Amino acid sequence: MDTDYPPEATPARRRRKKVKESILAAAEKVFAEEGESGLSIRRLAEKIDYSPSAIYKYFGSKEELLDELKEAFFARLMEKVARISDTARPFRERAHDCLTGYVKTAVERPHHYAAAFSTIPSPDEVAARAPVCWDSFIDTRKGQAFRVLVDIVEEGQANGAFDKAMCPVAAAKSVWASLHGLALLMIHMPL
Amino acid sequence: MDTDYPPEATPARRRRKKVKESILAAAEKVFAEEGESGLSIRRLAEKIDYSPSAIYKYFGSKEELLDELKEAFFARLMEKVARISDTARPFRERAHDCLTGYVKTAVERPHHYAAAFSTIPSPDEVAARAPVCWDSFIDTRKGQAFRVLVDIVEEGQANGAFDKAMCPVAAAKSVWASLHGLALLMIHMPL
DNA sequence: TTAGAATGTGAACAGTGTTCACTAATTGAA
DNA sequence: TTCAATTAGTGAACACTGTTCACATTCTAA
Repeated sequence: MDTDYPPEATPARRRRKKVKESILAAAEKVFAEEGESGLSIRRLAEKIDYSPSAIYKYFGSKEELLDELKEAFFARLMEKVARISDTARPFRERAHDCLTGYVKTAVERPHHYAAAFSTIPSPDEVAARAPVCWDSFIDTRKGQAFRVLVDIVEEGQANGAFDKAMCPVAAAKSVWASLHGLALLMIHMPL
Repeated sequence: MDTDYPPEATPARRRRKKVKESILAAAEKVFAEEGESGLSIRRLAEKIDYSPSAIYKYFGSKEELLDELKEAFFARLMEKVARISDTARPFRERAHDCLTGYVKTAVERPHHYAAAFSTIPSPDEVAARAPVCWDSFIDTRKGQAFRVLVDIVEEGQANGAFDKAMCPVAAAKSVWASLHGLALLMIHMPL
């Protein structure tokens, strides 16, 4: 009812897009400052001078809004890493900057970063995912983000920088685990 | 008003303790199944056949209750690791089991584990912690849990299993970062 | 110009955490 | 045992929350 419009850009569509973005921008700001607990529909509505019910013409629910917020952060995070990775510099330098950039972004927006990984898959989902496994995962936003890492590992193997014997996916998992752990370490501990 | 009683064990005290534990047990159950969002004071009250306001004779607020829940999980997690570490077996075996045990517990109770690291320190806290630094951190529950890891590293160094040149605290941080990353990796990704 | 759809609104519903005056029970001391 | 003081427990209320729905308005396409 509100997501599957034809992608043409009539004035009305542009207006609609603008309002939707203003909602997300307001949410983004509150979220960065106070986290999920400080974000209420009514407060959002007040900030953008609309009535609370108006927001439901743009988002099906608060959860949907939050999902879009997390998605956007995830996309930015990965776009940033991918951009660094596309630079024309020595591989080791680029790889180093990617990892550094990832952690830096995480630390700068701890609420977003933590929230992006806070939605725990329900037991049902876990049970259902065993057969589906990797192929369907790679189509997720999370999966595509992970793909960036696998690409870096594969390039490193082609370059001779990494051992060619190891599985790129497994290696990427190790890298990401360390990276993610490090990011949260920096958020939670002194120094 | 409700935490600093003398530790004697009169009948009333025992009864009080029992009720408090029943509240925590109910919370524990709901939390494990549905996470923080499914846990409401009223639902808890219904589950243990008390009025909602009764719960406030035992906990100052919902947040305080949740904190105790997370603390308890943290304590169990670390007690488990410490117990494994106290076994009279070869160092490498014990170290391996500690890490495995940690990750296993995290995966078994994903909601608890994620929640234990979901309270992001506010910018004020981050700013205030620079001077206080390590000495005060080690007094926290988190800090003491971390201490277990440092102990293992130090033992490994004494044993000659680890390089003596590296700083035990820094090494423990690396280990924990990987461990934590791995745990969340297993929660969020297939395989 | 006009029918139809898209936007925006205020009131209302059910749910939340929390407080407070109140009663009932339990305790410790005279 | 009796009696005052503390503690445990309650129900009603307050100020919030997300969400819905009938309604008015505005815009768009034919």
